[in-house]
Amino acid sequence: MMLPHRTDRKRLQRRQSDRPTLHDVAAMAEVSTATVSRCLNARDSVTPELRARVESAIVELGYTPHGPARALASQRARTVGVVVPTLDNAIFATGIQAMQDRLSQDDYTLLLASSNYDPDQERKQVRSLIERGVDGLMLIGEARPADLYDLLDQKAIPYVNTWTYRPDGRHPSIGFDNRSSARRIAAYLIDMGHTEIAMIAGITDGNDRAADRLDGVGAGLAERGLSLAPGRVIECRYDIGDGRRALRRLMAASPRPTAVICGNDVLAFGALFECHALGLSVPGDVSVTGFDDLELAAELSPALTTMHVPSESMGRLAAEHLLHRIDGQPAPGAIRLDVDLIIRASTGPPPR
Amino acid sequence: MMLPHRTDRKRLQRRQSDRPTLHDVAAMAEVSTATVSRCLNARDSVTPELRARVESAIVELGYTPHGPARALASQRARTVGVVVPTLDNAIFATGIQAMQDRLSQDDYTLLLASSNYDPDQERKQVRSLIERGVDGLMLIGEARPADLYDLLDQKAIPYVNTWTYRPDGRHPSIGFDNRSSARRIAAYLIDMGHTEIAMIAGITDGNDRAADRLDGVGAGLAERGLSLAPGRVIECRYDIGDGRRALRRLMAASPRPTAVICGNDVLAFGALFECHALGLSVPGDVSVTGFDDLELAAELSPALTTMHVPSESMGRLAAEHLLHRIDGQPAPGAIRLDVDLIIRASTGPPPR
DNA sequence: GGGCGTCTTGTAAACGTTTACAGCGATTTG
DNA sequence: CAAATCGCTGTAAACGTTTACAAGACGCCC
Repeated sequence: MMLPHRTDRKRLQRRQSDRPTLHDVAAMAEVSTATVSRCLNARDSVTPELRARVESAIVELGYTPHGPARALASQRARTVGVVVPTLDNAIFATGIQAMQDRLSQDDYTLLLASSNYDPDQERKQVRSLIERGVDGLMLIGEARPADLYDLLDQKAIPYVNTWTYRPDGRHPSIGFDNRSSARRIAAYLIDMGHTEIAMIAGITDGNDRAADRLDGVGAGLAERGLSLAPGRVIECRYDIGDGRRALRRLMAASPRPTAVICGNDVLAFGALFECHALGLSVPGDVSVTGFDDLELAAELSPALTTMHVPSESMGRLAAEHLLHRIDGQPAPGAIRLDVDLIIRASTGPPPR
Repeated sequence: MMLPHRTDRKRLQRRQSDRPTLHDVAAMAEVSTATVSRCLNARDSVTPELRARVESAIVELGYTPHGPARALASQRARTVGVVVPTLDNAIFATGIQAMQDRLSQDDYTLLLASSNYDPDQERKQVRSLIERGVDGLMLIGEARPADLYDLLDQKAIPYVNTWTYRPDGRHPSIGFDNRSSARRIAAYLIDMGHTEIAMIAGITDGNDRAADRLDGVGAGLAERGLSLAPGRVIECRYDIGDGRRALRRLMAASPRPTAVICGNDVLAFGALFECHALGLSVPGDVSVTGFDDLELAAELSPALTTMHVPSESMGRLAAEHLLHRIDGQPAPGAIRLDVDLIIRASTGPPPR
């Protein structure tokens, strides 16, 4: 019925082990490659009878579509990339999982890379993901070198910043307001009577979330006529040991703070452990707060007062945002999600 | 000097926003596409003078290679995939980071997906990664449906199992012996005088690591004439709440166990917290052990006695294994790495 | 000085898909 | 009943690279 194509003849000469291709499927089902392709992509534009033939050929040959070839021909990889600062922190895991779940509904795949909180690595990872042909990109936070944004714009790749909310910025964002959340924590402590307040912040350089949280605490204090003295702020990386060391330094000062606001839960865990080691009672001698609401926060004793962040919604909404943009729709405005202050046992009135 | 190709003419008609291609670079540098390609891939086979022309054209145009096209033409994506059971557990993060670091030295990219401990999802993720054209695959553990291995074999994709050591298996593995490690923990507790030993294990169904650890504890006890009574084993998922519930159930029995071996650190954390909630002293009333040695294990009080696993080496070696295999070298034998029993404060002699 | 490697470059054919376009019955419409 | 429309299918040209092969330049040896 159909004469062999030139390519069919060639195919016969190829090594046995080679993956079957669309041509092989088409040959076996006795249809054209276009029809097979349509079965794969737009199922309902093919007669049921042909479709059945094609599908059984696919099964029989164990055919798997070749992604790069599809991506090349269709100029779309059905893939979105995510670059997170770290994989260590379980907090990103929830959001990524939610995003992956949402994407897979539309047959998209999630590609994940991590930057170690290093702008150079982030640029490298983004560049690499773009080269792999991702159709969209989710990033964490907003602060990054302008040239990275330029790259994204030049390649016209839809992207969205998460874990931050910037209604004014030039970049789409889906997240929460780190600054006002932090202010809320400060206000809560002040309302409980604290006046000697310190903060253990993440490194603010190149990290707008850490910077916003620090700034928010400062603003919260200022509103009530207090201020964050320089010696009362320690910036450090995000691990438990750093939190411990920071707390020890803060407690060496006099007068001692009666409340320590931590930039995230991991730092707060460190602070809590160090209080224990120093024989300080929490919240009797000092109140401690976190940020993120990791699973562990509720389990420690005392359980940690912290800010619950909507990581699942962020992941899901980021996925939908990108899917829409890839579909050609314009970027909607920034989306602001709510956070909840979860009051547990690590905070209380200051000692008298 | 060179007449415009047909494709060059066409290129002129294209939209401005389109990414520059190899043709554009070649045209600007006044060389052939082959030369540009060689500059990208085999730098030293091109005259320095031409290379300079090409490189400046690349910079000027902001050219980025198109990964899918490269992958299609070269039949190699310079990408390896990893499917982890979960992103929640920081323990995989270290290994993945190490792997990514090693891969990037060879200009390979790591693609990460997670399966939620679900064989179906794992199959889906593996299939998806294969479709994306990964050159190799790292998997966690060995237990998975035969058809998944068949798929891998059929597509001739190099893969390596990690977090497990199977010298006898038909699959390459890089990891440690879960069974003998667990036996070591049991032996340690028995040597300290414990006879009433219980275990909180992970779900063993479809998880050879959890099964090996459970089996190893059983073997360790049997060697000393003890045994793990059915009521003394609880299988549960891997989160803190599960660990807490399991410990409570174990402690409701009589006689109460004097030592509880946990299948991993997260379960041990739960056990520790629940002991605290129940007013049980650790290790006074009951000893608790973990497995993995997460950062937190050393920080809790009491600090957790646990098995330190070589996650960084596993990641790095898995990367090298795959790189070699992709390079055409045959699969070497299984690699066995050492684990260390880290004795901390959560274990001691049984109460009298 | 002619023959012969060696080294560099260009030409053009893959790589495995998607998709615009054309063709062709079958169905609807006037 | 002819014309127009519609739905399905096949043909073949992309998509942006890599790479086998050929061609040319150059140096070397005898």
